[in-house]
Amino acid sequence: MNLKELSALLGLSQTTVSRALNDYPEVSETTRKRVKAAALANNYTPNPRAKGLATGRSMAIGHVIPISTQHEMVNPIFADFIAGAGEVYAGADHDLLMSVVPDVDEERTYRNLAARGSVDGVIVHGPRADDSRIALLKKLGLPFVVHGRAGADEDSYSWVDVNNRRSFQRATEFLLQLGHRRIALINGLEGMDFANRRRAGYEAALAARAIAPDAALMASDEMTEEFGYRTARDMLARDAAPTAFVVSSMLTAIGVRRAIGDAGLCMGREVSVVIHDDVLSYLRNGGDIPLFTAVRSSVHLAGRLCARMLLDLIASPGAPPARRLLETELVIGQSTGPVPGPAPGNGPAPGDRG
Amino acid sequence: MNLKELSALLGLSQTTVSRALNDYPEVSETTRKRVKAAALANNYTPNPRAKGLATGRSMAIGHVIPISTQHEMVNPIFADFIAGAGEVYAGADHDLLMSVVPDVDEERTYRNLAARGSVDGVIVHGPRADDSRIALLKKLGLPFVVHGRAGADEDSYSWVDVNNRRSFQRATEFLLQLGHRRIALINGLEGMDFANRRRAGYEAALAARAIAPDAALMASDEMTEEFGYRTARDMLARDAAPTAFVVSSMLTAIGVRRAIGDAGLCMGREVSVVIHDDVLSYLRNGGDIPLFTAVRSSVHLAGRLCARMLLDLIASPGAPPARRLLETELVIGQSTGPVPGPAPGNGPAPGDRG
DNA sequence: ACTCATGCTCAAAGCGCTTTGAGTGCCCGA
DNA sequence: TCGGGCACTCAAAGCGCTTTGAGCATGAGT
Repeated sequence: MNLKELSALLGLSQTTVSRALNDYPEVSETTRKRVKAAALANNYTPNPRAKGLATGRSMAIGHVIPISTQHEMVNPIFADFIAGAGEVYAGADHDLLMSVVPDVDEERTYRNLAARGSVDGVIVHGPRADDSRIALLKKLGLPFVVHGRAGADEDSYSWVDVNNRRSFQRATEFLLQLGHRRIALINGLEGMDFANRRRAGYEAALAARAIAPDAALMASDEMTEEFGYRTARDMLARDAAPTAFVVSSMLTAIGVRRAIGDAGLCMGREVSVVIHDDVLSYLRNGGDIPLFTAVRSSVHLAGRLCARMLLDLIASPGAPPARRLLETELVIGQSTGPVPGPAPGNGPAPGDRG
Repeated sequence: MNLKELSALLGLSQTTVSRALNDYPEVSETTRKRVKAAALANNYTPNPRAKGLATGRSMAIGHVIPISTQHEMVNPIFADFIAGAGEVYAGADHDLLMSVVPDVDEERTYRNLAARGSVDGVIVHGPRADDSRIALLKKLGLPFVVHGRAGADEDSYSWVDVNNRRSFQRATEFLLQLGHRRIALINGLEGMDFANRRRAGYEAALAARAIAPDAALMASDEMTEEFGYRTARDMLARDAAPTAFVVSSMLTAIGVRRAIGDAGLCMGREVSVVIHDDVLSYLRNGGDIPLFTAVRSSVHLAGRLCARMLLDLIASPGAPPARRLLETELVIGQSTGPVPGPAPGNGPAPGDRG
């Protein structure tokens, strides 16, 4: 069933039917009702390709997922983010076009999307501190929203980000208040903007107590369980082992927990852990008392917000860039406690419970 | 740059240019070379919408991701699968169209994709034992490949699946050979085809030793860490606690491991665990000796195979359904060992070391 | 009665491509 | 010299939609 058939059926011109369906004011209410009813009855929906060809708009949003040649890693938060964004698209009658490309082809992919008008806008995933995509997209004139931020010039584009700096500052402070002094940071991949900000927050909290950051207690890599395990294991084997960890992801923290167990220690007693929790659907930090003490912000929500923001941006092209900074929530779980006391038995200062 | 401009530039008609680019035999080799060079130089690529409108083909593959109203869960294997499939699409110049829809709208979504020709084919994710999508897609005449299988009639459609039955039979047998007799099964969500087959394999292995399956040692649910933890904790607290677990996912097994640790036991000594390992990029069962003993099959590979199969199917519409059954690989890790000796309690025959 | 908004409807052009059916020029053999 | 293949090339139609610019009643104003 196409427009021509439908209008023949109704005894109207294609113009009128099209206008009726698209809520143009020129068509009478009676006609509109009749047309819409007929469309529904014959379950007619306009062909998006033809529509796109005629309007120049695609009603689709692009998500470009680079496959790195070095890190053959699909970002674990990706699924939840996409689910959030996808919900919004579905509600707004937009398609989600995904391109999985080797990272070397990424620029070409964006150029193509823009040149061919395959999408009305794109979401930029996983920005690095100096991300070239932002300048490129600006140049191409393709509307975009960044999930995260990239270094400088934050006011010149639209983004949705977690307040990573404050969040990690707070997490670190919490551990400091519990009496911990040797606090390790197990961070995300070097070069990622979020990892930089998290480190800055961590260092700021230490600086506020005049504690110099110790390079031996800071690690950065792809946030896998394995990375958490190895890193924590090695750090715990040191002479001046850390008594607490701040960890950038739940998955990594699971590895940290394993290392703590392997070392014969108990998480929440001898060693404390605070994590960043993305509230992934398949990795709930749940229970009555969450397993991990966490600074928490839902990535599913971030997906929704990004999508909504992008659609708004597309709808009003002249509008200035929008931004949204999400604060995290600090939830106390089982993984933190006062720093273990000096000699054989632990003796935290009374009242020092964070 | 569009076709008209390009042909004007070359002093040729649109027809010739189009044919040159699409490798029609009627155009001379000299002309073809010249045209292709010009296209490259002016980085011209045909507008996929216009192309689709003219040919009736979309050069896109659909992935419909249902968001369940009950289980608000994004399948954790999804990201890796998509990455695998996406690579193949990119190499074959196809787009990946994703629809995230409430499961109640799923049928409508498929009908729409088919009616509008938005995609040339779809991948069916997470088939349940009696999945209605297969009949629907057959009726709609939309090419499709199922990732997994759905109950009966396996020869009537195309699929890529792991040999779940044999895989779990083997995993269970391995534990039996180690002397374990009380073996628990922590499975995926009830109703999913793969969960049924895994249970069947598990039961077959037990039956071969004349062991009756114990309902109290079998659990089914969404495969989260939390589910693994709770289930294992409760089972280990029982009088006749299991000495081994067969677990349907690595994430769930991490929860099992936690429960084992909390119970003051050691995985690989007092309690053995065998998992199904999907080889997810962000959840490597790695190390020199893998953490978990596992039956292993890469879901990334499955994504590639599904995509390739679907593209082939689309290319030759008359072809009979294709299928591909992937065998798993049994890798020995640190999580399994002989059943603990008699002494205070249980008594396996000596020499029963698998 | 005539003009002029007003409200509704329409035919046709155009979006960028493929594909049909029709040339056009060239060379070969008769 | 001429007809007929052959190897290329082309103009134009059509894919299903939106949108422009125009047309046709109707009713109000003079």
